[in-house]
Amino acid sequence: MSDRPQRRASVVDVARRAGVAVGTVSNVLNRPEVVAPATRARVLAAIEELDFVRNGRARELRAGQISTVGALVLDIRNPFFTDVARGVEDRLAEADYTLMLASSDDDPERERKYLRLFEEHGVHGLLVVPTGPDLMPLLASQSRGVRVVVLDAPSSVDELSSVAVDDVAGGRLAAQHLLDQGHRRLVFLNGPHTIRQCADRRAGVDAAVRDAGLDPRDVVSEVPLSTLDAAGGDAAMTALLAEQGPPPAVFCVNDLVAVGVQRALRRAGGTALLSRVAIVGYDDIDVAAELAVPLTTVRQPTHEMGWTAADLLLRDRHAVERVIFEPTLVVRASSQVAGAGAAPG
Amino acid sequence: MSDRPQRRASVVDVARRAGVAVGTVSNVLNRPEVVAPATRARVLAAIEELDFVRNGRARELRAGQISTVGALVLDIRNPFFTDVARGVEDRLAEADYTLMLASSDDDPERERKYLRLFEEHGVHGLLVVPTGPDLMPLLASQSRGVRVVVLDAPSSVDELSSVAVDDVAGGRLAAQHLLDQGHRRLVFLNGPHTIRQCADRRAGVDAAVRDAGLDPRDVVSEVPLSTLDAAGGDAAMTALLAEQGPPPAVFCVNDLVAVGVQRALRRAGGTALLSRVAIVGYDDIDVAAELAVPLTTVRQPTHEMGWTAADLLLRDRHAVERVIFEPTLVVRASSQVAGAGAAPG
DNA sequence: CGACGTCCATGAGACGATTCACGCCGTGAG
DNA sequence: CTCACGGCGTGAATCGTCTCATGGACGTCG
Repeated sequence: MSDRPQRRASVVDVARRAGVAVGTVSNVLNRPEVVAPATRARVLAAIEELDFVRNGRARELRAGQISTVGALVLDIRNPFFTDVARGVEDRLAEADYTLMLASSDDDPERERKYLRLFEEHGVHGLLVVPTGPDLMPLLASQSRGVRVVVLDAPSSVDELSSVAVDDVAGGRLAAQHLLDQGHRRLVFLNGPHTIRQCADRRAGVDAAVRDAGLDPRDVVSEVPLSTLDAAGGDAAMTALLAEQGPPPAVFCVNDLVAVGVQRALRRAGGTALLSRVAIVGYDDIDVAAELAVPLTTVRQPTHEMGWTAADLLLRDRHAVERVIFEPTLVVRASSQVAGAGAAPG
Repeated sequence: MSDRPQRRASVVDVARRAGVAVGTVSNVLNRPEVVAPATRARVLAAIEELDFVRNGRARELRAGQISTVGALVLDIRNPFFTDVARGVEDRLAEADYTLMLASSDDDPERERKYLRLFEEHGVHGLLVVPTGPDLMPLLASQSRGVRVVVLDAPSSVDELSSVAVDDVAGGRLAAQHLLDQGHRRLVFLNGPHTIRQCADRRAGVDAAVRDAGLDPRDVVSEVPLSTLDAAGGDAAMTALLAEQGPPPAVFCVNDLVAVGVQRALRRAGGTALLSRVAIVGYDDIDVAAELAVPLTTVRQPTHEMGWTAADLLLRDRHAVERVIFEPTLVVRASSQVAGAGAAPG
């Protein structure tokens, strides 16, 4: 049965069946009001009978534009990105656009591949969380007429719009909070500085340390992560424990990493150890408050970021805009440790 | 600058620039070996100079097929679905296909809209987690030549392939476990039975109860959820607490709901209350083990499901196949409650 | 020297929907 | 009665790419 799917019906088939010209079929589809009711009914009946579905590619080829937006995020499994994607989708739905989502996995190679693919598909616009600092490919896409908005990183190029959170401020918030708790040594589990967010958060950390009259070189010890997820956090903390024992305070570049850190700590020393290490995460993912030790973290307005980025993309005049949101600190139990050094009043 | 993006260069432009015919440009792009090196170089130079990017729509229009697969899930923010999506993406990447991901939000209206959109875009295939039992639209799509695989629900129609987990077995595992702990009353926080997974898990619960020689009507009390996420679980449990106090044992239709339940319990009665209610979730999302009370849950092979579904889609002969994976129970602290009734040895 | 083969470039036609200049028909005004 | 016009339908041209039948140029062999 239906094993050999016959060719899909086209407007020509419909026109023949309804006994009209192809142009008329097209009119029924796109401007029904210019077609006489009787004719229209006949065409609609033919469409029904032939199970006709418009060929979007041909339509778009002719129209030259396409109502799809491509979004490229670093990791589709990170709730931060899906929350942002949800904001994007909500804005796009209002304008009857669709979202094509893909994940670059932090891999510049995959990033390039997807960008080319999206552009060949003729997307209306691109929302990209770049894997690295090189935005030239994005600029090139934009010069070819694709709208581009850099997501989650303030664009370093004047010609590109971007929506981001002030990551320097975020890093500063986190570090300041740990310093306020009396800590004088911080471990920062961070990703590669080629990722702007990572570099910026580090800069914020250093700024907070300097604000406190201290030298970052004495206070901050940055540990690179293999991957920016729970597995990466787990591995990094496990290595750290083996080499130098539990650190008093840890700042994780995102909540997933913090989850991994908690996992490693618990495995190594149970709840006792877990409650002796001050932890601050980043993103405030949905379950942050529900963890064994509820996570202190830096919240970003994810949904709003996605919404705004999509909104920029859909604007008629595509003036370059750079939107920066402010992060906020959400204090929970994970950063409140009994035995912290000289805790100030 | 580049404010008025001039028309993108086409093969015609490239051909003119390189002083060759359009067919030759096409050959350079698709079968470079049949073009003489000198000519090839000339064409490539022209491509470079004109910043030419192939128009994928025209290419696909001509080819009649498209190397994109559409996936429609219920909730893009549920880690279960993104894990599955990741499996899909991994399989598709091997074949150089792209994934278009969208989320129906449990809304049949949105589902219809996206299905039509996908089909108009000419996707090669569709991976769908249906919002309801009506699979006719999917059958219709398939009869028009789009490959369809039903995801996370065994297809109720003979002509559709599907990849699913045995949800009856999953429900049975969860209920059996709670019965084994000595519980004789279970609250099941479930979604609407129009969602097959929900109906099946309920059937499994009932089966387990009957296996234990009990009557489901005495044992199981099903509470409908407004939404299948943390907010829904929180709301349902909060209402439950107000109406009849804390239930001894709760089975949640997914882990997100369980997270919400824990949230509600903690808010109402702190850790004390939380540790008095036995909770079993479903999915084994990444953070399940990290929660305040680590969650006992039913694990599904998410990545493998996605991978397999995509694999079915890509097969040449599209015979109808129905793959069923078996769920497994992961026991953690949340289901081990001190004061459970007559706990058997 | 002619026949033949190889290598390579050519360009018309097809894919399917949309657009638009055109023409037909009937009606109402002059 | 004629002309103009509005309402409707027509169908050729178009978008950008790929395919494939065609044939030119050149070299080799008999």
